[in-house]
Amino acid sequence: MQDDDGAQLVRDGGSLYRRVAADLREAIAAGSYGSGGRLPAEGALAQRYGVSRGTIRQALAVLRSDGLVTSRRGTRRVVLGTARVQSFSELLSFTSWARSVGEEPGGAMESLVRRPADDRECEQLRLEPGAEVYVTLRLRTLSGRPVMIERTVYPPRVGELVAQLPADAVSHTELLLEHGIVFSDADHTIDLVHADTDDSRLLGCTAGEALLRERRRSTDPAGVPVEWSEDRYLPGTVAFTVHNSIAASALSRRHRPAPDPHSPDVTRG
Amino acid sequence: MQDDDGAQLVRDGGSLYRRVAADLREAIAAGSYGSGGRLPAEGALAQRYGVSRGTIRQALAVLRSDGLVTSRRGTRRVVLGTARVQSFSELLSFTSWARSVGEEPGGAMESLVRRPADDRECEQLRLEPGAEVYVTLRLRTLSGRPVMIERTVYPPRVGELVAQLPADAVSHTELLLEHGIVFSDADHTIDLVHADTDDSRLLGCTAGEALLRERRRSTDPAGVPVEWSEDRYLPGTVAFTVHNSIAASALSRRHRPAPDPHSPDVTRG
DNA sequence: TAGTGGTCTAGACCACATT
DNA sequence: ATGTGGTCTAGACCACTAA
Repeated sequence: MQDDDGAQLVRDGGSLYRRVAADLREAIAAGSYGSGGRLPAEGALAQRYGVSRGTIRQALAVLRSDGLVTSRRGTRRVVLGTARVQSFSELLSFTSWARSVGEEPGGAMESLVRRPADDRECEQLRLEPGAEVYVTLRLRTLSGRPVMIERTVYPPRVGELVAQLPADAVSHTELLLEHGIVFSDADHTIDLVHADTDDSRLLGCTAGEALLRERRRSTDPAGVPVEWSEDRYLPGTVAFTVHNSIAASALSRRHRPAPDPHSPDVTRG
Repeated sequence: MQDDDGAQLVRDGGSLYRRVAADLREAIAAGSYGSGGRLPAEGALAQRYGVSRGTIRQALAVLRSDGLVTSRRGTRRVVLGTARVQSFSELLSFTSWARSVGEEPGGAMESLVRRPADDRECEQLRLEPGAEVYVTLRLRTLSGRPVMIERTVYPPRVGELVAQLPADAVSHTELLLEHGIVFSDADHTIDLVHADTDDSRLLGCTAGEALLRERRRSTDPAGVPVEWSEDRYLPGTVAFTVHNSIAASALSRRHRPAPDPHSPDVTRG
């Protein structure tokens, strides 16, 4: 909430534009501009916050990419939604997401094996042929309820660390972060798959039942792959949401080349 | 592909940074920097293209949001992927997407009714209570194969135009665009649903079979809702992909509040 | 220590929407 | 005609990475 002549951005955040963005986000959430209302002009905001127009534009770019406001030449920005909470870690980490929705996350390691990587895994994790990988199978729970099965393939550097974690560790992501493994980019593919025997046994569903699948390949800030994972959710426990605008989109449909059982199931580049 | 001292950006696109981005994208796709390789420094690129560093940074922001390159302080940018094609329209329009993957899109209008909007629809389309809406049910096909059922609710202004389209019109989005209806922002929710009798009849699947569902609310550049749609895909015909980075994300998980049959099925804000 | 990307400024001109 | 956001420039300083 900013003042009339406000210049106090007492907020915590690091850079100036982030603090401005956080302040504007709060004001929008508080309904200061109404849903469908208009934001002040960039110049006015610059004056109010005592920063340059460039910094204001940087802050507004954040809100735009979050789907909070529109932007087009000639008119003031329009407020699209009143709130929206989403962070990178919430999508990447089951634990982080569970906590953000007020549920108690759990994770039980069902198996962890070390074995040579197959061709697919070498390609995805950018490993030399013959390299070894660590493969985990975990049951994830929300407040004790089984919700998701997680199969993850780690490259050696990361897998060695994972192998040392306790079997009931809740958040691998957070523990790996403490060891200097940073997740910074990820590609996700969402589709539908049918439960196999492991799935049905652990999730308590019938074999062949449809599950929502999310596959993901994550890299560190240097672009080096750190995990390749396949998560299978019980129906009704989760939905994925995305916002895109004509200005900047991140999501796309991926085609499954129809009745052609020859090629392997490759929906990830 | 840029030259050693290149300054020729003969490309079509409008703004300078877009042409630079397109040029860099091509160079990356051509493998000029290798996968996992490093881009030249911003300053070097600025000199090469004869533009300011700010413009280069604008171009690189495009590539970063497409998941093509990383970026972190202290090091040159790293190439993440070699290619990635995705546009806003591909996600929004079944027709546009189908064409981009080389399939022949089709659409058959099964029904179109005009009726008063319910509370949910008024809220989603930001209409006054008692306003009327146009509701369509369409079967979408790829090269003749049934693939998806599309249920769309339009506000009056848009619905009146839709009602005048031929029943076998392939792309409503494109035809509406010719009438000045522009889709510029959309919120998507992806989850799993079971086929009802309409679904099974039109898609040729068994009732109760699991389908991949995408719900979407789209607005025009002024933030005014122009459609609220629910699409149901046959399993195996489509997968949704998304890229996100610690810098900017657009996707999130949405929680389904578990065994509580009281509250209506609201997974969209 | 040198090089890199991240942030911020101040100013300019243009394309577009609205009046 | 006015005001708005979009684009572009030139320069500055800082935080971080890597040698």
